Amino acid sequence: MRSEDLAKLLGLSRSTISRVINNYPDIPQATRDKVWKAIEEHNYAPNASARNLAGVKNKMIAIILLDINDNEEPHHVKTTEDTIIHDNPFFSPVVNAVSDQANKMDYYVLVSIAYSKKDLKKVQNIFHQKIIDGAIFVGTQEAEYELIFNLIEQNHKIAMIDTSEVYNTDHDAIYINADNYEGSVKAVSYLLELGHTSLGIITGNLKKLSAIERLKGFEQTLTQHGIERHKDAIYHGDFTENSGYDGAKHLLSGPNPPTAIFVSNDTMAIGAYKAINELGLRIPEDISIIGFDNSFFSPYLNPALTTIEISFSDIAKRATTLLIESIEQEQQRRIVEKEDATLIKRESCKAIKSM
Amino acid sequence: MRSEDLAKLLGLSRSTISRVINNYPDIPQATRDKVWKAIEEHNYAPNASARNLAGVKNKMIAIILLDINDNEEPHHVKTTEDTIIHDNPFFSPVVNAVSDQANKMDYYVLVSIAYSKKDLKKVQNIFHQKIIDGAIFVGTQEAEYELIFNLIEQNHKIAMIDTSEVYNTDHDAIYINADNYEGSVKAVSYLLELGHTSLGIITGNLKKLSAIERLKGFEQTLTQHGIERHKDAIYHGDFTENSGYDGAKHLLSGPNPPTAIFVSNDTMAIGAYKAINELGLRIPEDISIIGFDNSFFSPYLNPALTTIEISFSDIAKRATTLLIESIEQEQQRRIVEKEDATLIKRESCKAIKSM
DNA sequence: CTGAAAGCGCTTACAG
DNA sequence: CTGAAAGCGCTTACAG
Repeated sequence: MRSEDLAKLLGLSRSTISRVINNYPDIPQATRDKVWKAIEEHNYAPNASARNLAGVKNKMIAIILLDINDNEEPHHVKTTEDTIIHDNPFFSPVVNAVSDQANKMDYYVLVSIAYSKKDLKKVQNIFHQKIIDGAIFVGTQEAEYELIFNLIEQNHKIAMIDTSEVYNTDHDAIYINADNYEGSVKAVSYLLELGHTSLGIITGNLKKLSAIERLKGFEQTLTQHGIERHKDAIYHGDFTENSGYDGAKHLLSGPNPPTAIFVSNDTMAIGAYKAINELGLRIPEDISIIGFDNSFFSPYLNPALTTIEISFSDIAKRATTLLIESIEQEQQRRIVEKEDATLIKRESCKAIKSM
Repeated sequence: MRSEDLAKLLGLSRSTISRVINNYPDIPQATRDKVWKAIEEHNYAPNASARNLAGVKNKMIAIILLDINDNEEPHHVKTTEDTIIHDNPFFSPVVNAVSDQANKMDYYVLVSIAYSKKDLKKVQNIFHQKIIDGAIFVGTQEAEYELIFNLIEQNHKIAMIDTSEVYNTDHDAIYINADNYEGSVKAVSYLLELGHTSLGIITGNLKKLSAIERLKGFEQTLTQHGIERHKDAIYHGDFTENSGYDGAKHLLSGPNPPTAIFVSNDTMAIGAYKAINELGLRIPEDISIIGFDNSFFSPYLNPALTTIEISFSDIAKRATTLLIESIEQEQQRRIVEKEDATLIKRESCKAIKSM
């Protein structure tokens, strides 16, 4: 059914049908009602391509998940190709939240996952073909910046999630990230509140901004509280389970074993749990552990892991809102925001007698 | 940049540009090369809406996740609105696999999550507006069948995942599900191989086909092996953690406690673990536990849960392939398939001395 | 208030 | 082999 058909049926012109659909003023209520009724009855919906070609916005955004393998070790555990994204703890909440928010703002969502540089061309095409009005990039790495900056120059609207180190670019865009520093401060403060004064940290891969900021939060909080640290209270991990295992073994076998360890992500906490088990120690009786990320598995660890939650939902929601605003205002906004990180108390931390 | 611009640049007509893009025969290689070179250089890509309006297929499918609350208790744990889909163990693998497979077949993927009946209208619109060529529905319930059947009658191409009880409809469609019966047979057979002869089962909600088939597999396998069962070896659960807890308590406090329990999903296994802990029993030394689903948390339980894996990836991939084939052949296929369920051996089952 | 007509950017018979 | 032209189904100035 085309608008022409509907028009004939009602003895009107396509113009009028179009006007009521697009909510033009100066149409008598009676006509309006008649048209809407016929639309409902005949399940008419204007052809999206025709509308689009005639100048109406598509109202479609893309969420583009970048998971392109260069030589870097991945942040999250990966096994077969199938599970790459599945194992990525933010895939589900991000896609879900973007979809949800876009839906509320009356936009459609295209999902595109790029595994290879070849896929990047397809991503580019989505823009050039005018399929979408804008996109949210997730997990961008340096190799992809050029593409993105080109897109911005071509006046496409862009938001980025979980993308670091580009704040100082001269390309306006929306950058939404978690507040890693603040989350780290919360973790350490909590440990201090519980009475711990001997703290260790297993860091993430210090090439990543998130790892750096988490370490910075740890160090500065201790300094602020006048707590001295042993040099060997810092173990340089890399966000993997294995390095968590090694880190815990190392920290707990030293001369001054800490009473609490801040593990820079939950994946490493799994390794730390194993190591601690093997050492015959108990969590939290002998050693308190706090993680970071509130990964999906953290409530199921034994004991349930106390950790810092980063709400990827909130981040995704915020990025979506700002992106769509940029689209509607036809002006790319420049926004750099960090979203709150929250302490999630579970069972892996214990108060210590203050002596 | 429009095809007209490119044509002028090259001293050709739009027709020729179009012909090389659409791979028409009878074009000299020289022309072809020249055009492609210019396309690359100028980042030209044909406007998708214009193409579509001119009759070329969109090459876009939708994945429609139905999570509409009627009065039914949900299969999976749900908390706040944000986490509804996030907690759904198949969201991520399904979206990922559909996207991946569609990408390989050169299709785009629209994601749509419907929480309410109101959202269903939007779903309908995606079809009527001709935005997509077909769709995969996930988790359809009875209330949505009418909509789907209407769509099929209107000649839209449809596949369904995780949708039961509609096999005997007269509407052709693609139905892809897990083989619950076979998975159950594998679970029980494994337990028998380990030497267990006294088995208990905690069933799922027996209104659901999956629960029924899992129970049927349990019963028939035992019968085939000539193993008698006590009536009280069957506990009627409902797929929730609590019912797993109650079930384990019930089965293990009876007069003839089993040496192994087949728990009809992993969520209930969490409850069973708790109960067993409280009873002072150890897994697997005192009691073997096998789950179903291979939910994301099952490797992290302590001990890691042996379970039956349903590959939502495979299911999604298969559905995507068949859907796109239906689209390209312009004929809705009728296909009913069950995908393999696989035993995942971990640490919650132990061999028993044969006396 | 409303219709006739141009135009959006392609594709594809139709000619040549 | 290739161009001119019709047509896809809308929207929106332009008239009236």
